[in-house]
Amino acid sequence: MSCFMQVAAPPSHLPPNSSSNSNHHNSKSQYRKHTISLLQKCRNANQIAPIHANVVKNGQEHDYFIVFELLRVCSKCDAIDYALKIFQKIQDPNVYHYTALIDGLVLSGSYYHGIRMYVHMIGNFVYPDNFVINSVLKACGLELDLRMGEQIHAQGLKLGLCSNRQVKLKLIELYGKSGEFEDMKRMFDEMPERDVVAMTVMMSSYFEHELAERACGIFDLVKAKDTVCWTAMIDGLVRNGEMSKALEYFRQMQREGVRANEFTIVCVLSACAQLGALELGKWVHSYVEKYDIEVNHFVGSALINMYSRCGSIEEAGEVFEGMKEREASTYNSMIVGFALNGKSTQALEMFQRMINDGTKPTNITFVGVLNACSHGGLVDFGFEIFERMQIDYSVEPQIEHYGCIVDLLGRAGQVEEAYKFIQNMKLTPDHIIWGSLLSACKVHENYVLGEQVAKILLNHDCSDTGTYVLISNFYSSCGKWKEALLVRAKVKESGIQKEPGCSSIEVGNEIHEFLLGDIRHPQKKAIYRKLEEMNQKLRLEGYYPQVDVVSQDLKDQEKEQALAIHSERLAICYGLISTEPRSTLRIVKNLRVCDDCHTTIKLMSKITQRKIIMRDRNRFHHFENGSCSCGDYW
DNA sequence: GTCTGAAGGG
Repeated sequence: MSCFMQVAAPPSHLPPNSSSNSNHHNSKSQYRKHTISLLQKCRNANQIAPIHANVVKNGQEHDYFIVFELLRVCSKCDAIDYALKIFQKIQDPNVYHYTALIDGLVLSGSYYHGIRMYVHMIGNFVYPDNFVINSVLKACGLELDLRMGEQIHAQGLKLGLCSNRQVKLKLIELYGKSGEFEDMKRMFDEMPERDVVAMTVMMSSYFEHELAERACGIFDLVKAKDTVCWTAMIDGLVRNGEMSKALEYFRQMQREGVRANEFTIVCVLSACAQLGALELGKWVHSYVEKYDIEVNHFVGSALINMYSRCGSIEEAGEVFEGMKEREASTYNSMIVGFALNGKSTQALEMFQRMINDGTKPTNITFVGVLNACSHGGLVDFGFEIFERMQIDYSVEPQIEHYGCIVDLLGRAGQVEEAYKFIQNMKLTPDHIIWGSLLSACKVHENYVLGEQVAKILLNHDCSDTGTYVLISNFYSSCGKWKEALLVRAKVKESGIQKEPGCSSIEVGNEIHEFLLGDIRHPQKKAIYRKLEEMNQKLRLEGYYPQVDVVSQDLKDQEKEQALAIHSERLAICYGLISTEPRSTLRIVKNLRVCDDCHTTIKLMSKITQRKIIMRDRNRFHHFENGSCSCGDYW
């Protein structure tokens, strides 16, 4: 990298001042002015080519100012290929051209190429300025290329290009993203004033490194918190799994009179979606309408996602239909939403609509479509999609797609075929794939293959507690209590914490959370009374607990008790006593629902004449009048 | 003739 330290003196890259004729000069400068103003108005890539053609026709394709504007507008419209073509024709690109190109590369996510372009520029003895340093540091930060960033920092210092505020901000971002917090703070302290922007960058860096407390510390120090600062805070909390806290901050933001924008809304909706907070989500939706927040594809997808993850797929559909512009992500949200809610036919119809509308499907599209096939028992069609995905749409199957196929076969009872499929996969199967097969073995009672898979999983260095629970439950279901206990012991020994089962229900804009046998709720007495009443009614319906799902070594009566206080039942009982009769109950559970609870909730929906919509870790269960939308396979 | 921090989905 020695070339970095030896930058040639600034060459003159000024456009040739060839014309001595002032009339000619004037018309040329007017043409330039006119063209640049046209280019600046471009909103999308197809508007560029005609202007470019006109420039060529007028023999001005070597005008440095026009070419610079062309590059900028290409970058802005994410037409990076076009920008590269133009760039290649520039005889002696100057620092402006390099900057515009690097910006475009960064915008299109090609950070590495942005950095290479800078190196190329230095190699061609083009003298850097603080603009290009700014752009390339952005690329280094996003690429997490700390070493290159440090070198450019050193070079910038030598050339006196780092005192600029924008450059300082990029250095803060670079060091922050790389986790070099000492350097980050040093850069911040060098800034003349403590501005919001720099502090926002630092907050985000701390959140990215899961240092929520430090981020909060910075946030508290910001005097005039603006929309972006609040949004970064809310976003950081959501990413750190603190949904309720994120929503609390959103309320606080409102109280302090700071208006939310599209970014904020997307973050808040994500929190609502993860919590299953439908009422709050609806309130956010009305906020969007009230304050005329543009339903761009981010906001649209976030709304669709929120409604579908709250089990309200109809409202998701209404948002979709109301959108003016739809991108692949819009269709994806809808397809995934239908699949999640067990609406296979609608998911496939939406896929067809996406194709008819000329939207190119993505890898996520196929995850949704394949899930829908799996749920609908459409084995042959699923395989057809899996083939077409590669041939017609050149989407290479990822591990998730393979997982869908294993699920598809397993659910249809073709367990041996699923095993063969895994053996012939192009990718190395992960614990999710094997787990999916083990689930199928359990449901279809193929204990011989199941044991083989369980052994593979136990040797498969995976620290996922869900997998261990699955293995243990598999052993219990085929009566191998000793093995089941051994697996549990192994988990204990390894010190992996099992995520405690937690169910929540939204009542009156508030989320109520319940753990197993939880007694923290203020209305616990009424809740347990309701639970007892339900248990009696369940017995009258001829219900007997399936004690085998509780694989701890307990006596039967104890097992029965352990089952009866599973968190989802507490949440449902609370819903029963705190909402209108016959209204729908919406429960969100962080883990998968157990067999016994599933059976029980089916009966409860019948006894209480309530629709109970429950989202578990993977999918929705719409319980109604004694049956469930999942068809008893999950 | 250029440079503002935050962004969805499995």
